[in-house]
Amino acid sequence: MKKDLRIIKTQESLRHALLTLLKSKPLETITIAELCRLANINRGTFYLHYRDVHGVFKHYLEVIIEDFRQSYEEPYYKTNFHIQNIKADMVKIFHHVKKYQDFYQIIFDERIPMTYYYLLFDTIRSFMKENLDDSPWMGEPNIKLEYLLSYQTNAILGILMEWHRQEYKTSIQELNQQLIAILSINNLFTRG
Amino acid sequence: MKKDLRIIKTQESLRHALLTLLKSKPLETITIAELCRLANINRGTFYLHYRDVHGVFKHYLEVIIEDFRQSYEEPYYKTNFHIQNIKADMVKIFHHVKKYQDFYQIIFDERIPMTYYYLLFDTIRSFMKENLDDSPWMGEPNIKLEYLLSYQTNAILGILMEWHRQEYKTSIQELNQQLIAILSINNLFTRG
DNA sequence: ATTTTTAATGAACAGTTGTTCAATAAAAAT
DNA sequence: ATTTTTATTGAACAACTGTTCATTAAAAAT
Repeated sequence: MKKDLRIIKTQESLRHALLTLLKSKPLETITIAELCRLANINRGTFYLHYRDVHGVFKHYLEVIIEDFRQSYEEPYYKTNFHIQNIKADMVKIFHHVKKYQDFYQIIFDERIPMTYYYLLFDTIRSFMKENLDDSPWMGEPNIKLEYLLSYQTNAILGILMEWHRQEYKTSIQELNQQLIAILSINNLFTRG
Repeated sequence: MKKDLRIIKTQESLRHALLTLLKSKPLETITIAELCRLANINRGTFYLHYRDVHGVFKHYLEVIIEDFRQSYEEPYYKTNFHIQNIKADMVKIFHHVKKYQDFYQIIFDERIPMTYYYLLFDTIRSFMKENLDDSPWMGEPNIKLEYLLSYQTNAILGILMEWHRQEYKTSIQELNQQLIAILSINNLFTRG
């Protein structure tokens, strides 16, 4: 019932080769042919496992997302103040991105397809969804959760995008302060 | 000092051919070769004007963005209530996307590179930046505008993404109501 | 109207892509 | 240990890519 050893070997070779190539050239310039040459895998075999180079990369991303999920689920002391819980959650996100900075640099690259962005989006969005249950405005009748979730999720991704553009120079502490400041400013949003 | 007529003719042929092909197949599957065949342009000539098929598409997008800019700049009666001004601005964005729905369906496709997303992002972000001057929290000392702008811009793009995922079935009025509701909910954000 | 400049063409090249198929080799099942 | 199943290989194919270069044709400048 286990997976054929050859399959594992082939896929690992390809993934390893991709990592090696990524050290010297951008993802978008890596061809299937050169990947196979380096991995000592027949090019025909490649297509038995992946459709394109992105398929190989995506596998890595799935591992990273899994790690993300685990570190996010880790319990912490939840206060009754929603903003403090938010804060604790966001710190986790920032730490995760920092941890895999090399990958996120690729994901946010303008030549890369939206797939990866959406993968990250959906992950964070599912986190948000869980948190929503403990939130104070769950009673709101005339609000579609879908829009609220996508709004808030993508807002956070906006912070990450800006972080990326500033080449990850902003510290996590600083990032956190900014987020808090933004949230309290939006508090004034409707009054101004 | 004017541009050579041949250049204009060639580029127009290619753009027109792209539009035709887009009616029957997704952007990502259109090859340079077939585009040139349809446009009656030598493939070598193509490379004198564009690097890839996306280059041709991007030209269209630039025209669309220009139209966006113009419709956004149109004056309207600004109230003293920031949220009402926001509302009027957002309606413009929604209308624009609806107007060019066929294009935005492509731009938000997961196979498409992030470039287009960023182009839209930067456009909306520049609108936001203008508006920021009249906003009540400009005095805030310890906040970096860059992060605030990216946060708010991408939040709006989150709404657009959700709209896209729901196949643009939500009406603009409904969309607007949702946005207002979200903004007032975020008002509670820090208190909960 | 003629000359000059510049764009478009066609042909050719090595390399990549995606697919098929018979032959081989390696793992799994007995 | 032998058989059965399944993955990998290598070769071949047509089509696409990105580039070069001499030739042709069409605009622009005079």
